[in-house]
Order: sequence, then structure tokens, then C-alpha cells
Amino acid sequence: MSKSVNHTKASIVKAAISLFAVQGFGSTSIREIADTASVNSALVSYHFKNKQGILEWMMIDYFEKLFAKLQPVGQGEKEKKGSCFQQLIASLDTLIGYQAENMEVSAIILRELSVDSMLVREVMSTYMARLKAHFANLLETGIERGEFDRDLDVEMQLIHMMGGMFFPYSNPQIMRELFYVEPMSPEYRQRYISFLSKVWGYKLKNEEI
Amino acid sequence: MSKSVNHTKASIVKAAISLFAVQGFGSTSIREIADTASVNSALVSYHFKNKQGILEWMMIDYFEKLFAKLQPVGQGEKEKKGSCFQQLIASLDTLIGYQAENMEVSAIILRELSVDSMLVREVMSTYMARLKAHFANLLETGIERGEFDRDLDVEMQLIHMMGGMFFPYSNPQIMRELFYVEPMSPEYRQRYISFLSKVWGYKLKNEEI
DNA sequence: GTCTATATTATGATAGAC
DNA sequence: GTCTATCATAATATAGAC
Repeated sequence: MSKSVNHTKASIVKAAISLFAVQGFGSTSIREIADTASVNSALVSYHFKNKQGILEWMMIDYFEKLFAKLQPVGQGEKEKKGSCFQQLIASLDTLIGYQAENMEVSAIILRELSVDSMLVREVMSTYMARLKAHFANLLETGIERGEFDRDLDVEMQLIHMMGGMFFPYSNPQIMRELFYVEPMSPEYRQRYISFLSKVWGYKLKNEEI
Repeated sequence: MSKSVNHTKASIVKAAISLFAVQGFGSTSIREIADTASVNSALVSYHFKNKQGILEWMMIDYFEKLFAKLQPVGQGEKEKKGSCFQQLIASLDTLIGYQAENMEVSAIILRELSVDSMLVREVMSTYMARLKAHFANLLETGIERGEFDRDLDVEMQLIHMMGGMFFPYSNPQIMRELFYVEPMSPEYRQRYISFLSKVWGYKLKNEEI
């Protein structure tokens, strides 16, 4: 509720991020986080109730900030903002840029979204659903306007689109050790976006798909 | 070393799979696994040395069986097995089918590959590298033969291809709760493969990409 | 908000009998 | 291969002083 930037709270989050990222949520203890943050371990309980509370805070903060960046492109103002394709690419760019700027949290969230918990279900039914709706909306509007192919399998496109966007940030290690690219670098972001823009521009607008 | 199918060992693995899948490796204790498997907890240490030993066994078993299925398509016999494109689709189908048949382990492995450990580094430098080589080989051979576009960004194609193949099995929850599809079902596998075959057939063979 | 102290339970791992 | 018993340590969480 408070907007005050509490240093202790912030340093706990920061420490948690770096630990969760390298060894996973479940393998990280509250004590470890507190030690890394150089704060008393009791303060974790005070600020976040428990370990899951940190993850929850992290996820909410991550998605709220993401949607603050995505908002300007979609919903309501569609008419003024150029073609759906342009908007789609802009949204892809925003999401990829955001993930690149928040590599560790992105990887943590994508990893933890594959476990089963009440928190995950909530994030899934709110934020992830909203994210899906954002892109689905762009695709569907594009189809209505005849900008994209009308018998597009929207769901499959979305699935494949999400896979393409999330994978590099879900498994940065694979990117680094297998492909020798650094998904955090602006160069990669640009390379990736220009690739995607070709891929989707090509696919969405042409026959046979 | 022994080929004998030890029931205890097998039931430990089975229990570990179901627990790792829903709550993650780090959040699962040896006792929990033993209880679920209805075996004495000391037997986990006996058979696998420790918890990581189970994960290691799981990963090796998974990849060895996968490559046993992928082998017949690639390497050496390329000449006889039809076009590179056909082989590519066949490999995609094999991989997707294998993941569908081993949903839980697939999800566990993809999740755990995003943490940093010696085991992960080993799996990455052996199996994942081999998997990448398998598909890179198909793409490159296809280019050499003029079957695919010659100025293809092979690395980017591979990255995007892997994203497309892994995402649904890395985050089955997203598939179920957001897209209402069951990635384990044969129907989905077929739908997905036919989609991918169109996508890649289109992209790899045409100009502008 | 921060700290000390502590209670309680969980966890990994092993020794040694069967 | 399997079991019982055990231990040392680690983990969560809270009460109460400052």
C-alpha cells in the first residue's frame, strides 16, 4: 500500500531475484536470502510474510510494470496507432525489450509458472490471460480488417508466438551455451525483433497458412 | 550398469517425477518422494546417492531414449530418407511426440535446465548440443542442396524452432488454462505438427526470410 | 522497522542389523 | 536390497525487546 521505497524490502527482493534465478525458488532458503541481502532473517517474514510472499511481490511488480508499457499500444486507441501489424510488432518489441531488461525475473517467473500452486493459478488467470488477450485482440482485429489472412488459426499462432517470445528468456542458458548469444543485449533484441517481424509479417499476411 | 528392472528404483523415479512436476525439484524432499513411492527413505540414498541423483538418472534416461528415436532419421543415412524438409518434419514430429508421451519429465527437464548447476552444464553440453546439432544439420544440408533459402539465418531459425517445440511442453499449464488445449493428446500433437510443417515449409523455402 | 532468541519441525545422509 | 534408528544441521516462523 505504501509507496515509500523501503531499502530493506528492496534489498531482500534484489537478493531473492539473484538467488531464485540461479538455484530456483524451492532450493533457496529465507536465511540465504537474508544473508545475501545483509539483513536480519526475521525481516523477511515482516515484509513478505513468507518466501512465497517475495515471489508474489515479484510477479505482481513485474506484470504491473509490463502492462503499463504495453497499454499505450493496444485497447481503445487502436484506430489511431497505425496498422494492426505495426501494433503487433510494437507489442512484441515491448515485451521482448521488457524481458531483456528484466532477464532474471523473467526467467524466474517463466520457470515458476510451470509448477502448480494457488499463486500460479492466480497469476495465470489474471496476468497471463490479459497478456494473451492483448495479442489475441491484435490478431483478431487484423483479421476483421482484412489485414491478416481470414482463416488464420489464431490460437495456434498465439501459442507459437508466445513460444517464440518466451523461450529465449525462459532459458537464457540455452541461448548462451548453445547459441552463443546474449539475450539481454540490445543487439540481440534488435536482431530478434527484426527476425520476428519478418516471420510474422510473412505468415500473417500470406495464403497457405 | 545392471539392466535388471528394480521395482523399488523404478517406483522412486515414478514418485519423483510426479512430485517434481507439480512442485518443483527444489521444493521436494527425499522423504516426500520415499513416502509417495511407499519405500524406505534410506533407499533413495542407496539407489541414487542423493536427490540430484534422481534428477540425473531421469535426464539421462530421457535423452538416451529420445536420441534412440531421433537417430534413424538423421546422420549418415540422409541420402536415402527423402528431402531434408521431410526429415525435418519427421524429426519435429518425433520430438513433439516424445515430449507428449513424457509430459511430466519434459516439463521437469525444461524447467531445471534454467537453473545453474554442474549437472545442467553437463546435460547442456552433451544432450542439448546434440539436439541442436541434429536440427542444424538438417537445415544446413537443406541449404547446401538448394532445398532451403541459402541466406537463411540458421541460428535464428533454430532458436525459434526450439521455442516453438519446447514451449507447450515446458509450460503445459499455460496451454491448458489459457488455450484450453491438452498438449499431451494425440489430436494436439497432430494439429501442432501440421501447423509447424506449414510454418516451416513456408518459411524455409521462400524468399524474403 | 529492526533485532535477538528460540521453539518446532523438516531435511539429508549414514551406520549397522537383517 | 531393504530396514530401523539416529544425528547433525538447516529451515520456517514467531514472541518480545529495542
